[in-house]
Amino acid sequence: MTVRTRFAPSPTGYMHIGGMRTALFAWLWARHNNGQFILRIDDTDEQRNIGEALGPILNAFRWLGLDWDEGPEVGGPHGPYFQSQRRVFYDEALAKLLTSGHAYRDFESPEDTQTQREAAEKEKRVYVSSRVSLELSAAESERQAADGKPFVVRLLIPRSQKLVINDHIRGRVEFDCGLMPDPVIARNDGSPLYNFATVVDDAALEITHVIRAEEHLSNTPIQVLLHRALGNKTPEWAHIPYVAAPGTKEKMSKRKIDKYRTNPQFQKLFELGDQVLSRIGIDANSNELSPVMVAYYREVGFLPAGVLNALVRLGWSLDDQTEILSLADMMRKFTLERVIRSPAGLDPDKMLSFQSHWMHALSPREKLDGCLPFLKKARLIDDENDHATQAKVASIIDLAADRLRVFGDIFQLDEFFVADDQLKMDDKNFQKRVVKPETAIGLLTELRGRLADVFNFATEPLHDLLQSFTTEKKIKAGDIFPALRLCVTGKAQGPDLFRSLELLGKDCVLRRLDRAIGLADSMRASG
RNA sequence: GGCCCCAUCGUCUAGUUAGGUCUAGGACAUCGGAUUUUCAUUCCGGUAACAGGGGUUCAAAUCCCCUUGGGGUCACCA
Repeated sequence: MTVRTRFAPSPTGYMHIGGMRTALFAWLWARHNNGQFILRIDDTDEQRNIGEALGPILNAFRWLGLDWDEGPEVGGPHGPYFQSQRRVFYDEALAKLLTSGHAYRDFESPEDTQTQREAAEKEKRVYVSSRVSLELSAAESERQAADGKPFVVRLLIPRSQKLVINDHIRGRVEFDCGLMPDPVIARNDGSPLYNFATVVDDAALEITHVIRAEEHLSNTPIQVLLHRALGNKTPEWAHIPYVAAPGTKEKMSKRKIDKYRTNPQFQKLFELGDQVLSRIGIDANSNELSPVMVAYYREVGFLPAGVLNALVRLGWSLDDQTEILSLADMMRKFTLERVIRSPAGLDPDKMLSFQSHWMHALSPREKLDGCLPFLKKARLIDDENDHATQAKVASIIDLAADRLRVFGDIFQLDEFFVADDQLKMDDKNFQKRVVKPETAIGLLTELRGRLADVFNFATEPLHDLLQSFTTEKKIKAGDIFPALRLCVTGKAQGPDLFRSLELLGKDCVLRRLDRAIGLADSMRASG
C-alpha cells in the first residue's frame, strides 16, 4: 500500500506557522514511506480571490522545500484539487446517502433548530436532533422538496453506537453516538459542508493517513460514520497537538497577535522582526506580517533549514540527544509513533538557536547570496550584481561572523553602507567615552593625524599603530579604542576594530573622525 | 456546561508501550568561570522537574482510580 497523506488548507491569504508544522509532519510521513503528499484546497466556503489567498500558502511550501505530488499547479490523476470544483462528486455521494437512508432531508427551520438547542442547554440536557422530518414518508419528503420547501441534508447518526477510533497518536478514543446531533452535510443549495466534502475527497484521493491538528479529533467520529455509510475504506488517523503560543498552552492564533506583543517570551522575535522589517519597508506594527505566519520568518531572513528544524522538534523527537536535523534527516527518521501527545509552545529562543546553527553552516557564497537581496531592499546597495559591491559585502559578512544569525542581521552593520552624514550615533556612549573624558578629543585629534599618515591602511599595521600609540601616551586600550569605534561606526560595540577600520577605508575613517571630533567639540562647548 | 484530549526542569523534550540500571538524561534560556583588549563566538561548570492524593507491587516518573490544573470542541466555518 502506498502511503498517501494530504494537507488541506482553506485559502486564507497566509500560512500559519502551526499549520505548517502539521503539514510538515504529513509531508514527512509520506516521504518517509516513499509515498505521496497531496495538497488539496478546501475552498467550499470561500468566495474571495483564490489566487491571492492561495499564493502565500504555496509560497510557504516552496520556500521550505516541501513539494507536493498532486495539487494546485502540478495537477494529478485525482483532480481537480479545489473543492469548489468537485461539486459533481459531492452531489453523487449525497444522492447515494439519501437513497441508502444514511442521510435525510431536514425541513426544520434553522430558527427551530436553534431554539431546541438553547432549550436543551437551559435544561442541561444533551442536545440531539429532533428528526421530525424523518417522520415524513419518502414520497412526502420528495414532494416538499420538489415544491421548493427549503431543507438541509443531515447524516443520520446511529445513536445506539459507540464509535472507537484508533489514532496513531492518541491511541484508542471512544465516542458515544447517542450524544451527537445529526450533522448537516449539505446546505439547501446542495453545497457540501466540511465534514462531508472532506470524507468524499479523502476517499477519492485515496488518502491512507489523515494527519491533522487535534482540534479535528471531535470531527472524526462523524467522518468515520460518513466513510462507512459511503462504503469507503476508512483512512488511518493521526491527530497532532496544536502549536501553542510561547509560554502558554493556548493554540497560537493570528487574532491574538497584539497580546503576543506584550508576551515576554515572544519579545525577542518581535524585536528582531521590527528591526529588520522597518529597514525593508514593511510596517512591523501593521500585523500584516507576524510571527504567526511563515512568511514572517522568510522576510526577517531565517533559513528554511532553521525554521524546519525548530518546527520538527515541536512535538516530535528522535531520541534523548538529537536536536539538529536537516530535512533529509527528518525524512529518514520521522515516525508518527514518536509524536508527542501534548501541545508544545513555540520557543523563539530555541528557534533562533536552530537558525544560528544552520546559518553558521552556510558557505560564504550562500551567506552573500542571502544578504544581498536584503541590502538591496533596504537600499543600502544599488546593484547586487556588481562585483565590487559583492566583494565588499562578502568582506563585511566575514567580519560579522557569528553575529549574523538571520540575513536581516546584516543591518546591524549598516555603518559600512551608509553615507557619513547618515551615520547614527549612540549618543549616550558618545557622551561617556568621547565628550566627557578630559583628554579624549585631544587624543583622537592626534590619532587622526597618525592615521592620515598610514600608507598601508590594513588590519595589521593599524593594530600596531594603535598599540604603540597607547604605549607612547601611557594610556589603556579602553581609553581610546571605544572612543575611536564610536567616532567611525557610531556604535559602542561591534566586530574587530582594526578590520572594521580597514574595511571602512582610510578616507572614510578620516572623514568620520573629523566629523565626530567636531561634534564632540561643540557638545563640550555647549556643556 | 456536555463530550474529548493533555500533565517530567522557565521552555522543547528523553524515559511511560514490555515497572527495577532514573539519587530522572539532553537541548534552549539563565547564572558563574576561562578564552576574546569591546560585542558576538567557543570551551568548562552550576541552578533547575516527575501537579496532588490514594491504591497495586518487594519495587512506580512508568500501571489503576480520584482530585486539581490546562486545553480542544460543541455552526447551514474549515
